[in-house]
Amino acid sequence: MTKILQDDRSATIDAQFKALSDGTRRALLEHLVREGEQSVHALTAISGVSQPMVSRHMAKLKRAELVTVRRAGRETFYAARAKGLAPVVQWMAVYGALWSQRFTALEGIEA
Amino acid sequence: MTKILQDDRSATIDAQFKALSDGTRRALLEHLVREGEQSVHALTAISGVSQPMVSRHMAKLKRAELVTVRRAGRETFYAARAKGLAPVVQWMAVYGALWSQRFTALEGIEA
DNA sequence: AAATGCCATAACCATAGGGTTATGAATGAT
DNA sequence: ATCATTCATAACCCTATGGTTATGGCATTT
Repeated sequence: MTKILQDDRSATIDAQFKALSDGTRRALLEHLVREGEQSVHALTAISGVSQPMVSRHMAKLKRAELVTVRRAGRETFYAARAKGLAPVVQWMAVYGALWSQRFTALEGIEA
Repeated sequence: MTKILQDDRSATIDAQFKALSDGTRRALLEHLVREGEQSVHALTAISGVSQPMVSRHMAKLKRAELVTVRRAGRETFYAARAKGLAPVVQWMAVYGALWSQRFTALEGIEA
């Protein structure tokens, strides 16, 4: 075994948090969520970065299982993946719960 | 103005996602959430990295407003900050909502 | 067949980032 | 006063990463 504290689930969580930690990548993902499936060409147009950079960002989002790919002729369409955020949401649920549980008594005190 | 798409809120979101994107940092934060306030010394003991590294990780978590600090003598105590995850949770709520809204019809199809 | 358009990969640069050891400033103990 | 403990910062190394331009492979158009 490699690292005890890094099973498959936390590996995915790690990949997802890392994928979401870049503003450009989040913007691309947000655009997919709002507008639906988009080609690399279209994403490049709204991203503010070069086409190769978009391709690399999308590759990273794909490795994090946050998007799906569909190739059609010379175009490549990316789409937000259903249930993609599940691992991160679950992490938030677990620690958010403990968190609020621990701080329930303080609710309202801190801004 | 600097960047249009990066207001104060998204700056915090950026810092939080970045802060959460490292496994060691998440482990430290998880420990604080589960066990409550801890000194740097105690955190170093369970972190698997050197004390200076712990200090730097905690500094980053603090900048992301995910922890609070309390100095007592020669010890420094860190604690998970109440409502710390709020910005990220809100982001998840917004995009998670659009997400599930978009995919409601597909529920159950994709694994 | 030739030209054009779309995309991924390679090569490269600069900076950020995780890790270390060394050091110094305070505080607490002897 | 001296010694020991706790922590933050500095200096350094190496890798990861965001960005670029250049290139080549396919698909579509002409």
